[in-house]
Amino acid sequence: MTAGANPRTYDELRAEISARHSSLSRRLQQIAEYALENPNDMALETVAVIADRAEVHPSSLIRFGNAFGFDGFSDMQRVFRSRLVDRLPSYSERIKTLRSDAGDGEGAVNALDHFAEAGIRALEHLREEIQPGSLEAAIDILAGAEIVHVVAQRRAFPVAAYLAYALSHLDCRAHLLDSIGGMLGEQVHTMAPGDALIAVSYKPYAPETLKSVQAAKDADIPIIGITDNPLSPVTPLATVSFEVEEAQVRGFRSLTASMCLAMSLVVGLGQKVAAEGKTGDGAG
Amino acid sequence: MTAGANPRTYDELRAEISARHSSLSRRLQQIAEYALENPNDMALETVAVIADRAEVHPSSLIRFGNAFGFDGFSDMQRVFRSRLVDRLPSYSERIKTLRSDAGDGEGAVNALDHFAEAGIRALEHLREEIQPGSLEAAIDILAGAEIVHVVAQRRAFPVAAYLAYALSHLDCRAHLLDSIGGMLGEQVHTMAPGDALIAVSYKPYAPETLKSVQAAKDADIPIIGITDNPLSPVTPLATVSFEVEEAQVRGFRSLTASMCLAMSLVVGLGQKVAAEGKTGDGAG
DNA sequence: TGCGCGATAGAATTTTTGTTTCATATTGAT
DNA sequence: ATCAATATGAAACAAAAATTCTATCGCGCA
Repeated sequence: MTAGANPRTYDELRAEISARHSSLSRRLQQIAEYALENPNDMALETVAVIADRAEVHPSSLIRFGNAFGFDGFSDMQRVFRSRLVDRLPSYSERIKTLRSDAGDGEGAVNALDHFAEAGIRALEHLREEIQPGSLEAAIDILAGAEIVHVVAQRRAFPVAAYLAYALSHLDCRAHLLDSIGGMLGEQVHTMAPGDALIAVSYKPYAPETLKSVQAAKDADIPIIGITDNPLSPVTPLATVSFEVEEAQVRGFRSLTASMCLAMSLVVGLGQKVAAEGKTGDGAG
Repeated sequence: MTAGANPRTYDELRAEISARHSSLSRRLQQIAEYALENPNDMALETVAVIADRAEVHPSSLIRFGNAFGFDGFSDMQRVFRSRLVDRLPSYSERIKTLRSDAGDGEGAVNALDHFAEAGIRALEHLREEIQPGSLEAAIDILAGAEIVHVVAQRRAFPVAAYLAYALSHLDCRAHLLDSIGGMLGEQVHTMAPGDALIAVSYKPYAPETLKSVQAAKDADIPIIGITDNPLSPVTPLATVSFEVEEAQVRGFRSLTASMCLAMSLVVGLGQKVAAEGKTGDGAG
């Protein structure tokens, strides 16, 4: 009634609540205080619940919304909800935006710009999504392993190559299952109890990689999976699994995030080994 | 009904959805995929809206919840909502930790944060520093080559592996000089007039790589160099050379920028080939 | 002290939402 | 090919929700 359409951001709303706080009626002030202190409640709970917690009458909440130009409480609640969602920006949507404004002006430079941009976003996303616990768990596995086998095919192979190279520069005995001479099956058989396997696989998941993972699973060897999707066939088999969402430009998927994760594993392991060496714990 | 009380965390639920995905019915699989890709929707939208977006029937959503031991959809939705609320503080805290200093608190997470941060900076730098002309020139070389040989050793090898893989997915015949069986010398001899060479080399520059570059130079084969320094021995020998400044964390150099450049070369070449195919110019 | 205005709370209303039920379609096995 | 078991979809149902309406209360002003 009072005001027209009022689609605002959380920060704007917050500012206006603060500014007008003193000129509000007592009940509305009470609500204002509660809202600023409990934005999560405002976003997720129902009018009844919030009214109860803020010790006001439900209708007051509707009036509160109206006072700030909203159509009702639900209308205002959308703003509080946007706060929760905007903090975790939808990665896929940003990538989509990126792809849409791909004016094919200068072919190569454009591609570089896009890959750089996409890579940056992929890294930001990676940092937000990876669970610290998984990293620790994976590093524990690596630290406790006799030999670390690394398997990947095709597009994922560079990641495995890097891992094998970098791991071998630590205390860690690394073995790259490179399928050379078509002997992947034989290489797989070198896995023994006490070892660990890192498997990197993206869609379309290479059957050879999956077979290696299955073999490790059968032999009770811990598996660290790096893949592109929670629904990847690697995930259910892996002891610890990372789902890395890679950026894509013109149908070419990048490896930026995966490489970054791989490096983090290596450096994390290095730190752990160094720390344990200092404290005299020479496990592994 | 089936299962008892099921108060779970988002990560647990996510893991179980992944694990049981393959054994679900088709509609439920469809929902599983949507749920993992759009956890925000699952947290905030109503059954009707989600059903519409996921293109399933509302009842299926309730069935989906039941299948995972929840009392109904709302019961499951609480778990998705917890993700929005729980995740917020941890993220800001990690950023704070990162900015404040490199305290070795959480070894692995810290490493990831730093690599992501460093990778982002490296990509920004790459985008600014690379000269468009060099990219065009390099792509021209690739487009005109009969066979593209790719050579790299040790740390640089993953880049070469990626290049060989990606190039072979275009019209381009790629040959990875992988030094297998110690036959790098023999592999080098397969280079013939009309071919091109991409050499990737970082400090300390592998002698084998340099020898390959020199051989190409002697045979008047155009060379694209990817290296880490204008003073690298690769630069003076190369027809076109890119100096990529890689980020470094705890002594480990990343490959982020190099990989990004490699991808850009490939995609740029792909665009050029596609464009020329359209205009009927078959310069080969 | 009486009058009028605005704010509040409670009840009623109406809309929305999740859930259940039942019929139909589909799948797999005999 | 037929039947049983299961999965799916449409609609009805019930619960819960937000919102509106109205009576009451408190406060300022004449």
